[in-house]
Amino acid sequence: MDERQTDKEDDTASRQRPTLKTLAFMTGLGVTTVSRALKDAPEIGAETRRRVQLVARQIGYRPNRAGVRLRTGKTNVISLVLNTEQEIMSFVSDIIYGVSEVIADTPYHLIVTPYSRAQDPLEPIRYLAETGSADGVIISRTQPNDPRARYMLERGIPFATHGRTEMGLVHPYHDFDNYAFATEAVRRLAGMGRKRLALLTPPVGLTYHGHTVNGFADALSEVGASEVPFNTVSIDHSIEQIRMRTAQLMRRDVRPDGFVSSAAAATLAIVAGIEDAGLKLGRDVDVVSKQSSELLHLFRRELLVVNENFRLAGSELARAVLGWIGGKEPGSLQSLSKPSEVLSYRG
Amino acid sequence: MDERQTDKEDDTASRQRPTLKTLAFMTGLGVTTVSRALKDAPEIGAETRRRVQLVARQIGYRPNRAGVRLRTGKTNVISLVLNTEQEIMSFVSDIIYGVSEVIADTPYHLIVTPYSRAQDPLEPIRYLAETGSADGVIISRTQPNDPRARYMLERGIPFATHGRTEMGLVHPYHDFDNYAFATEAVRRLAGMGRKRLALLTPPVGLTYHGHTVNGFADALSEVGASEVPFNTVSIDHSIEQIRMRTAQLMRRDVRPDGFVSSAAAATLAIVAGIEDAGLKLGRDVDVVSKQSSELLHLFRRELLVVNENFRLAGSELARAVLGWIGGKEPGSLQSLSKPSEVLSYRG
DNA sequence: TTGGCAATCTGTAACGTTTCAGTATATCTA
DNA sequence: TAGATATACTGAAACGTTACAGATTGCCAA
Repeated sequence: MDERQTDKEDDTASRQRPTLKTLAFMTGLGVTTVSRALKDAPEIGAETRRRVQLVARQIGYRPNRAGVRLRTGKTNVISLVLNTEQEIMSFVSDIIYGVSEVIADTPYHLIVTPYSRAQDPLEPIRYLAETGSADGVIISRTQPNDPRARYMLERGIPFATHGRTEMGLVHPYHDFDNYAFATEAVRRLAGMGRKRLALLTPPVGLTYHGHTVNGFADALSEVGASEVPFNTVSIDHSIEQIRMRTAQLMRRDVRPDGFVSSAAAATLAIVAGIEDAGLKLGRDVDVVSKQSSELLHLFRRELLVVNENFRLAGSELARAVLGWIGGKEPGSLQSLSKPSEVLSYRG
Repeated sequence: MDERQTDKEDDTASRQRPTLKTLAFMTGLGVTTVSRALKDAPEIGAETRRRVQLVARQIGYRPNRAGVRLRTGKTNVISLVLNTEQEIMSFVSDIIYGVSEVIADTPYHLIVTPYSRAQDPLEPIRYLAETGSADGVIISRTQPNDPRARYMLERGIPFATHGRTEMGLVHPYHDFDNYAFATEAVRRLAGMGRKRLALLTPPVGLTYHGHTVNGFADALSEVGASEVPFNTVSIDHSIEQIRMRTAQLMRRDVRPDGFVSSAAAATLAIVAGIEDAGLKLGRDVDVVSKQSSELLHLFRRELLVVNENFRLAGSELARAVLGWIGGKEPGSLQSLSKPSEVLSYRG
């Protein structure tokens, strides 16, 4: 039966994926020792440690995730929670790529947890919490009073939000400074002599809606321009809706001579609406737009753009969750990304 | 110590996540029985079965993924393998959403496995295989002779490819009929009197490059038009590259009067190049382009477009892998999506 | 010499699940 | 009535890992 034992070990070593047992057999040590040696535990002799690690590297040992997870509860998973029904979703791939970059040389996997508009946004978070399927969570479409953030804070689940909250609770986030974007945009338009400005806002209810609106308002009074209300639509509305509302607006007596738009796709619709009304971009009206991929200048040279880097956002968010998981202070894991200059491509 | 046992069970039942043991305790049955009852095993009495399932539902029992995975090797994970350095990546989110839709009411999770252009594309696949971290894999950027498909076929890993291979090996795939797209595009341009056509191809080396080129060539001879070679760039090149090459091309004596473009972002560059050369879209030249989000008509009304639905692709791919995992014949899990009409928005 | 202590190493149990090889009971068959 | 058989259930073991509680050895102080 010693024979059988050896056979079994041999078998294990030969074709199957190596486990701690394989390593133990090869080194002649116990599994416990091997386990500790691999994680540089101090009570293992220096030479043994090196020997085990060498063999492990040689045979390409990789810890079995299920084993670790079952024993320790650590999943080595970061979950990115996404709404699958957003009109504007081009930025999603950028975020994913940004996150990927950061977790590439960690043991973490990225899982995408979707939810539809119809569902309670809390539902996927509850699922993650109850099944313990992630060590950390990234959420977007953050609200000033965000039940998801509150929920995870209560249960001690590390997370990072794309966008800030306003609950007086501290947690990691990454945000783009939309207040600054709006003020810069207004200043630029004012600098070009534009006086009556309209704002196409982010979705009402999200925190950055407020930031954008405030920046817009503050800058308006700063430069002495006036607002033409345009709050029947937001960037969450369909292209057709925005286009139609813009055209309606531009046919009014008191029409804006400047637009600030919070999303690139929406800007296409605004421009289309402007032209539907028989007006000309750059002559009758100017538009400053945020964009994530640098394509808007190809659309109309007259467009003024500010770049928002979502890949960066993804990286920062990943770094933030990993930092929290790794024990850093949540308060130290907050970052705000300043907008670029307002860029012009004309002439 | 019976006391302690009971206490422990009580404790387990009260706050912690319920396990089979919890259910066993609550129903007064053994764990084995509970396990089998939950999967409708025939050797469990009908009433017991119902009773167990009722209790399980009541207390919200969910099998522990790590436990299942450790014991059975089943991960309940689908991995989407993505190149993170693609110029054109807008479609990624659509694919993800498509996949999500399908796996939403299955126990599967979607993990995104990235790789960079620099790496061997086989590397992430090897990782998945060696660590056994997924039950099924979805790959894109498929090549006629695809080492990744071959590799997975050899190891019996279920997968689906976005795009076909040409290795004489059968496996699930979903593809857009780019041959049909190219022929329809050429026919349309010919119908408008265009005679000298240029093709902006998909990346050389990918299977659908061949399909597109063939469709283009076949239709050219069918309608008696000629090709203006434009093979110094592909849709994988940067916007600036494509724009520059297009402008160069349009300044030649023999310049195309029609373009077929395989990607929306590239089309923006083509149009920019055309206009750089002082020519006018719709008058001097017409362009037929594929697009995934319906925005191109806002860019230039004169553009002719064909829609490719990447969300559908994602769904089909997910269905295909799940089908294979579920034991269906790989050959029965292949689908080809026909292009829409060539759509026009002028007038 | 003896007891103590530090330095290394080890076996066992447990995480939650499924599979294997049963056991107990009731129900037939001869 | 004895034995076979079907029905309904069960305990133990295993997947790979880590934590806990030792075990062994050598060395030093008393």
